[in-house]
Amino acid sequence: MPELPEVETVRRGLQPIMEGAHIDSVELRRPDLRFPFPRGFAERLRGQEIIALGRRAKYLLIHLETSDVVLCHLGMSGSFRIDQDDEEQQAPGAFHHPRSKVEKHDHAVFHLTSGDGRTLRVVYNDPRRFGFMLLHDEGPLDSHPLLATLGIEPTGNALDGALLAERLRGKRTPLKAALLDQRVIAGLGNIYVCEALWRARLSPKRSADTIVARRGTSERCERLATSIRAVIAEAIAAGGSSLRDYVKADGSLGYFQHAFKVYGREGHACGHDECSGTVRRIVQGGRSTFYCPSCQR
DNA sequence: AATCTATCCTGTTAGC
DNA sequence: TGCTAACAGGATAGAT
Repeated sequence: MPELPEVETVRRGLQPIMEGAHIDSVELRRPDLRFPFPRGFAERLRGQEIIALGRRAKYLLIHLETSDVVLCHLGMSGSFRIDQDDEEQQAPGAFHHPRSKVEKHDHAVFHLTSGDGRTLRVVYNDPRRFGFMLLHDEGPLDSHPLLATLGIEPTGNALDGALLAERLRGKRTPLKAALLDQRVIAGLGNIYVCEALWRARLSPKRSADTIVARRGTSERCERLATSIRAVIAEAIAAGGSSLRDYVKADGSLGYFQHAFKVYGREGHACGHDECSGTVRRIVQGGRSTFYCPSCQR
């Protein structure tokens, strides 16, 4: 369930302690997540400094001093938590041993020494194990198979009506499915697609190319591009949405879930002015779609 | 080439 | 009370 806003929130939470930190060791508590950990993964990371923490679509990118990059995907239920040694354990002369607070579904532990000399652990927990970690160690990062085909980021101003029109032209798949396709726009998932379509008052069932005009952009494309950018920006500002498994790196919760207008709100009134419709749930491609049949056309 | 479907996984909840 | 079934769903491989 972590979509772009949640991954960005995780990135921002981990950045202050991970950037500039030294990797003392990596502990893998099982051989695989969704995919096996790469051969020699832990050994390759040990001793390296973390240069930067980045993000592309729903991928968290850990840039290391050797130009290696760890590609990390949280799947549906992945989360990171920071285990820090407390004051007492840090006191000079105090007997010190790393806390071994292992919780269920903790699969990988990064033992770090941060820039200011404190030791800490960044723990990856993932009950459903849909997440994965891979290592990019050769060639340009953009050429990695998982990143090469990704579409445009919905953050910033690059995503406009014209670009959206270009991307959707000729696509006869339902608009909902087209927006979930990471090759079109990178980082949207079920929640934010539903919310963006509601804001744009566009039906998820409509064939994607029907919002494209002959010349390209259209009023509908403009509305949709604006809606996508807005919902993503607002969700990031709220620290993402905490539903089911997702928690921020510091253990606190995002609060954008309270701003949902349609997602998970079947039977509730549509929140649009002058619309008396009711939110409905339908299934598209085996996934739930929430929308208002009255005003989303 | 585009589009659809099955698959992976486990915790939670709804239904009988 | 205890069991089973449905559901959450991102990305890929394979089928159509």
